Amino acid sequence: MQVEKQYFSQELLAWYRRGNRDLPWRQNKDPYRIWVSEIMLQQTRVDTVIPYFERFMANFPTVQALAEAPEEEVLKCWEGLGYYSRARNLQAGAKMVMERYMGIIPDDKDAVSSLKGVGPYTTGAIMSIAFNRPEPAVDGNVMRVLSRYFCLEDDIAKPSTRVGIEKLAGGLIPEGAAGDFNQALMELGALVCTPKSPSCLPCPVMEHCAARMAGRETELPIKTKAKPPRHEYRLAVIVEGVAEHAGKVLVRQRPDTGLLAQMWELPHLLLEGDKSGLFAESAPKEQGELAEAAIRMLETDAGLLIRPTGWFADADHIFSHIHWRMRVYAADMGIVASELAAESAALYLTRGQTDEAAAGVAGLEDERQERYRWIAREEMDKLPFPNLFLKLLNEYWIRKS
DNA sequence: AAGGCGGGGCG
DNA sequence: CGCCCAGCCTT
Repeated sequence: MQVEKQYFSQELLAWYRRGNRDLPWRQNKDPYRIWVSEIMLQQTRVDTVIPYFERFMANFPTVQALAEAPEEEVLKCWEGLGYYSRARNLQAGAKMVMERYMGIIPDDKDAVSSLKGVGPYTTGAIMSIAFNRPEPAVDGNVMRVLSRYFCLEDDIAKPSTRVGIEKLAGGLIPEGAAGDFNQALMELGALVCTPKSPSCLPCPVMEHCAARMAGRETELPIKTKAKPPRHEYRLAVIVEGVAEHAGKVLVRQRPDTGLLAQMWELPHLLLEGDKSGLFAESAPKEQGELAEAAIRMLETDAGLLIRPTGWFADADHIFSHIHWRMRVYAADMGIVASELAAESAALYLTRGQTDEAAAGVAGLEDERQERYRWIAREEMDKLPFPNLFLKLLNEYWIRKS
């Protein structure tokens, strides 16, 4: 086993040093750049990260710049990248580095590990890549590569397996080459020892790969399947403004915690029970009920009386744990011209057009921490939206023009 | 140990 | 379509 380990470490390191990808965060060893890149790379592919990394570093080139930036700007820079708590944690970490270490990321494992959003993998990555400390950095790539090379049959979905592989990986780090070796391990996983069909022939360590020798390289690693996401049926509305809000659309900000925290979105509501029938085909009666539900939501939450004008789109969006099926209605503020009672029209005039309603929900209980705002197309550039709503809004404005 | 937490790309 | 991706946090 010692022979196989030494062979693995030497050959893999040599392979990496013969040539590796020219990635933006490999330009230098600035710990801040390494830190930002590693947070972005959590559960996210290299090709996806590259443009985000460039833009982020241009906007927030130093720990201090990030620490002092408005949170909404940081989120906006993260828009579309997903797992938005990473952005908030990163900024919280930057503030901590400013306060405790005068803006200098310390060459100290425990200090790095204590930063928000920095777990075992990222700690090892920062310590090894930025400071060349011999700490393992075990991610999905490393678990896959080592599971195959050593023919390990432990379920890599179990936390205990990662701990074991960390011990193994730590023992493989060549003297004085922690940063290069850890990156080599991940580079091999990304380019050669890929999940589906590994390219064993060009692999620098194929000769002693246990899984390969057993013909089991496609069976490993073993990983229990994730549970399928649960379905949620949601009804959203695109409300067009009138008068001073003409040409604008109503949006709202999500609560400070939980799914898509603090991101902006179209107003929508969760439909209780199984509404799959309603989404399947047109059912006039139920469609009317849905429209009423939308009206009630915005009257209660935003003090606005809207008039749904028709179907806009159906959209599916799959998160890791929830599958949203969304029906989107268009709506306007055409109450006055509608057949609704005069007192409703009066309510619309007194509440629907006040500044309070435009700015938010002042005067109403704000238990959901939801804030409403009318925005023009250009104003989308300032507010962070998750991709699913970004697509719907862009589609709306394309059709409008 | 299990579940919450995005979004995209690939076979 | 399913599966995976340079994971972490809370419970």
